Amino acid sequence: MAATATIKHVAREAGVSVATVSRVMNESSLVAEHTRLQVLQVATRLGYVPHSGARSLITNRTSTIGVLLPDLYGEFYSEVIRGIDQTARRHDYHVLVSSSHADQHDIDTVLRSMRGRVDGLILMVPDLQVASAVAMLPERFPLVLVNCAEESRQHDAITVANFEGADAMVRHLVDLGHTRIAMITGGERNFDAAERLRGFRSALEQAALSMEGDLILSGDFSETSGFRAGAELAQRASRPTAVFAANDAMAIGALSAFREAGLDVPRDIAVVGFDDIPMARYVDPPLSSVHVDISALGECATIRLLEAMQQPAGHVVRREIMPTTLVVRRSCGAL
Amino acid sequence: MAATATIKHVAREAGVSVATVSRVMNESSLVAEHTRLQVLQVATRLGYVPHSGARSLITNRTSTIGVLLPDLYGEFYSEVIRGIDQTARRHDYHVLVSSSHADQHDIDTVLRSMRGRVDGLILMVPDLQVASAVAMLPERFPLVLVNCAEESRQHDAITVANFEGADAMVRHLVDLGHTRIAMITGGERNFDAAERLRGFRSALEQAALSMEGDLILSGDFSETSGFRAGAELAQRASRPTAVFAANDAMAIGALSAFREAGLDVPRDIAVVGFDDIPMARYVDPPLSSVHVDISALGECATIRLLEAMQQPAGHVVRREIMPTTLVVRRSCGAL
DNA sequence: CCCAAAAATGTAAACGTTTACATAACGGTT
DNA sequence: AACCGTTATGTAAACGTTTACATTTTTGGG
Repeated sequence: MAATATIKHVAREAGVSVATVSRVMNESSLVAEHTRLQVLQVATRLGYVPHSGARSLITNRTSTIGVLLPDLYGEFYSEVIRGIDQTARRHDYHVLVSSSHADQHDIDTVLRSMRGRVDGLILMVPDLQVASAVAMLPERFPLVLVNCAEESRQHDAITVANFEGADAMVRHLVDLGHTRIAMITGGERNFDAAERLRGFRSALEQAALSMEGDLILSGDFSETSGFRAGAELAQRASRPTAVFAANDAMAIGALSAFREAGLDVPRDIAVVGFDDIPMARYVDPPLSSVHVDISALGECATIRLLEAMQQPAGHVVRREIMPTTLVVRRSCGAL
Repeated sequence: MAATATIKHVAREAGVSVATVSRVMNESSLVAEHTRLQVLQVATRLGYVPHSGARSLITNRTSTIGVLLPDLYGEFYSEVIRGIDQTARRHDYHVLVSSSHADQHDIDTVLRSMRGRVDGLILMVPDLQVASAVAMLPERFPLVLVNCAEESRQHDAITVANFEGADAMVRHLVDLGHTRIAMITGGERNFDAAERLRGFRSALEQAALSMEGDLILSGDFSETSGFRAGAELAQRASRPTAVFAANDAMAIGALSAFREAGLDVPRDIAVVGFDDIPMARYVDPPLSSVHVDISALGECATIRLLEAMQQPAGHVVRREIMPTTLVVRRSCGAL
């Protein structure tokens, strides 16, 4: 906004020097109480707000954290942002977002343009190699990766317990007596997708169940891809008795396909998903899923980042995993 | 990020003055082609990025727009942000967001803290009086209100065609032969809610249908409030034959209530909603609704704002209305 | 009442840009 | 060859802060 009153105006009006005003605004302790009040009063009267640009020029800090979101949006990411924003504000930080990145080059551009505008970054780049994007950042730049495939362990990272959640969900299906369980996978190059597939495989292996190749159908996290996979399964001669979709959107797509094919869920076939999006409880039948506390994910990432920004030097890189919980509803036939 | 190379380094290295470097970075035309290339090469070699704080200090602009979101999140707002962000980036602007505001005081605080960090604002404050929030802004500050109750017409505003959409939806029910139509309203103090109710009333009046008071049930846009209203209707001796919910979430809640009560939708009772959230097509039966192009809403708001920022002086205040379209699915019994 | 230490305040440099103004280089006319 | 109008470049002030350092005021112990 068109800043109007400057620190000089306040200083003159209050009969003190600019240094004193600055000290008052920064809550320095070396200022007498009565002058403090006097300055504060003048400042509010004049509607004075420190110029953030000038401040950042000399302090080299911006009180802002940047957030990079992937191209695909939806309820998941809006919840994450919510968690980030609330936590950031609680610590007097602002949030600069940037969403929808088509490719690697896009990400590079955005990172460059954020340079100097943010004190730290939260990166959510599930599909792509995050390495090259990170390479262009200054050494030791405060950074937290959320749900990224990052092998090097050079950076702070937070991920969802994809493997454990998927494993638990599939075990539950096994416990219900299913032996032919299909999976609809997420995107090829997607980190979450790969982990959930790994969990699926592990649970089957544990149960000594065969893993026929044609029980793994590829999707891309969209409802339509779930629908396609469901339709394909419905028309098979020997159908599986249960389907684990790598996310809820695909599970819901599959539900529609089964309904159209005249199949009853869960009697003819059980369906389960992952994420526990709000929609899950309202579809028919209500969808069993793996619950993730999404806004806590954002909160956690922000706290990690703030920590890293406090001590840019001796910061210990850590990898954190958000636990998941099984939510059993009607679609899996347990109720 | 810890900015490292400054304009001076580039100037020295390239054997020119800082002014020349500045001109190159700002694409001024008064610089010879060969020096331009020379400077550009040095700049990229040194990884030079202009310090945005210093820039904003002297130009008094930040290349950033601020976005204020309401407390309640969900798919609607994440779509809006997406539209805003894409459009902003296309014009080389950044987006500073702030979500979840409990009360008036909260909003004031955030607006104050954004002061000087943004060149313009997009406000989405559906529940509250926006007037007092706006009052604290500098005169003529670039501003666009989205879905706000704003009577004064002092500011640019964009709203959804709530009235027309609701009217069309209810007319459609009338055309299908319904004479006893109930409505589940949104929050008391909510602008959208009020407009949709007005559309409902208008359509009934037009059709010369009576408007019995007990056919208007109050909700608050949440699924649970829709469920409650649905349950209440289901147990009545003389049920209405159709229900118009002020948004899809409540419509979906009502669907669940009717299913529990053993009613068949649409045979026993027709149900329709508003917003056409993605979930709408996946519930059973698929929900008829009023479609809004949400991301276009964000895009439109951003374009208006950028315009206003171009010419802070002679900008003509305007009110725009995003049209809606009727989406007929199975829940209203037309198919 | 004096003096040193502590507390409060002031002075001025520095941060990295942009830009008005001054200057220099360069053809092209006379 | 002197002059002019472009065109290209340089110089330096200004933007609004913070902060090291200098200076003044206050305090309290002798």
